[in-house]
Amino acid sequence: MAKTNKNQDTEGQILTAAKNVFQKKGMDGARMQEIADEAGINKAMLHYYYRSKQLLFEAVFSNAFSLLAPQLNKALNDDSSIEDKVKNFTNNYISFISKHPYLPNFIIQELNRNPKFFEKIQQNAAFPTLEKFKTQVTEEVEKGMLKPIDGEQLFINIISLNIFPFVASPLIKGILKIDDKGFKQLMERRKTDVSEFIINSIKK
Amino acid sequence: MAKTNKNQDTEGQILTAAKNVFQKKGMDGARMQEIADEAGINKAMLHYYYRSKQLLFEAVFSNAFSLLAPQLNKALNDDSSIEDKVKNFTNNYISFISKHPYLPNFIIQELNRNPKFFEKIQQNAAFPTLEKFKTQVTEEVEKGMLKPIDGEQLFINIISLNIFPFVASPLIKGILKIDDKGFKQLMERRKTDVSEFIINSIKK
DNA sequence: TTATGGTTTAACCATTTGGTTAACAAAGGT
DNA sequence: ACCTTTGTTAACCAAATGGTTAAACCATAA
Repeated sequence: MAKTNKNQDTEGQILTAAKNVFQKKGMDGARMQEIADEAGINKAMLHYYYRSKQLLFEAVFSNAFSLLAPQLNKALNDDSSIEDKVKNFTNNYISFISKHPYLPNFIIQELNRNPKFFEKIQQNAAFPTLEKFKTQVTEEVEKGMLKPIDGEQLFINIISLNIFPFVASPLIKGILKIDDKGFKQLMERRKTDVSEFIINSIKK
Repeated sequence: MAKTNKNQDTEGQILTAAKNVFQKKGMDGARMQEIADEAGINKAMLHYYYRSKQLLFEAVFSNAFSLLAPQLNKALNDDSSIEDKVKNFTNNYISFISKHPYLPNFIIQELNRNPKFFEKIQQNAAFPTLEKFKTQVTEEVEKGMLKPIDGEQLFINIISLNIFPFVASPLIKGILKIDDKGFKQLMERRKTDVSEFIINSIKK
């Protein structure tokens, strides 16, 4: 829509501020005033552009999911072998998340809070689909390239190994007695360790 | 309801109600009135027994963590081999969580919200320690029982594979297009699949 | 029976919070 | 210039919310 903006892009500033606050504090913990402060504007502007907290939140959530979904989709549906998919996804995903540390926890938390969100984002064009990956796993198992494994279980294993450490980072830092720096190093090592771990398990 | 009993564990009723509400809605989303309603008592009683929302929440959180920590600790520090530890933990943990589905997400979410909680629960007697597990992994690697692997990474892998599917269950249900029943069946299969997957990867 | 002390309740309070309003400022078009 | 549309602000509002209070309740000891 062609709004004649005095200020360059207030709508975008709001979205950025809302992203920061919502991802850090969640829907319930976030305050409209804090978002306005972070954006450096009046609170009424939030309602002018997004009508309600709920709608602003949905815009942020939708944006976040649109950032994450293609990562998954690309990794699942390109033309490489399962082995290469594992390697590429592990490497790329850990790099990606290091740049967006709040993202996975935000998505997971809010999906738990309100599973109805799923229906909304399932219409998202880039919503990840598992069909190709599953048939590919079956094929490679039949060809003898992989040990017998169910595609769904393998998929769960891959995302668990890659995503969970970021979601549970406070717990892991506590048990391993490491700080932010140590955690980063650990995740860096996982870029290779995790794919080795998976490949070791499934390759014949 | 029989009001004739004087303090027949009102405190416990409150704690149970608070657990239900906090685990479902989180600290920020929970309402004191809802906890009171769920406990079937007056809102003022919450403050009479626990002084504030914060303190009531901490009681619930501490309780939850005390339920989860021994599971981890027992699995890490008994005298069985790494292979048996993987098998036992995977089997036991998935059974345990099926009975407490909100637990892992609750712990993880609130630890992310306020990392300072960690200091409080670290004093917990049963707080999981990794020392024995790490030296045991090193030993078994040296003896040639296991392929070379870092104990910390193996630990992260084990808990990721076991915990993440429960934390991300809405996401997994969505992508795999399954309902609650299908999810339960999937997790049931994981009791053996996950330990096989891990053992496959690390056993020489 | 009555005094006592912990327990329970209804009513109340101060503050926070999402949301609205009305007036004002800045462009854009004619 | 003038009017219309869009953008922005300060002040305001009603509802919700965590927390408090003062009185009532009730089992038990004296």
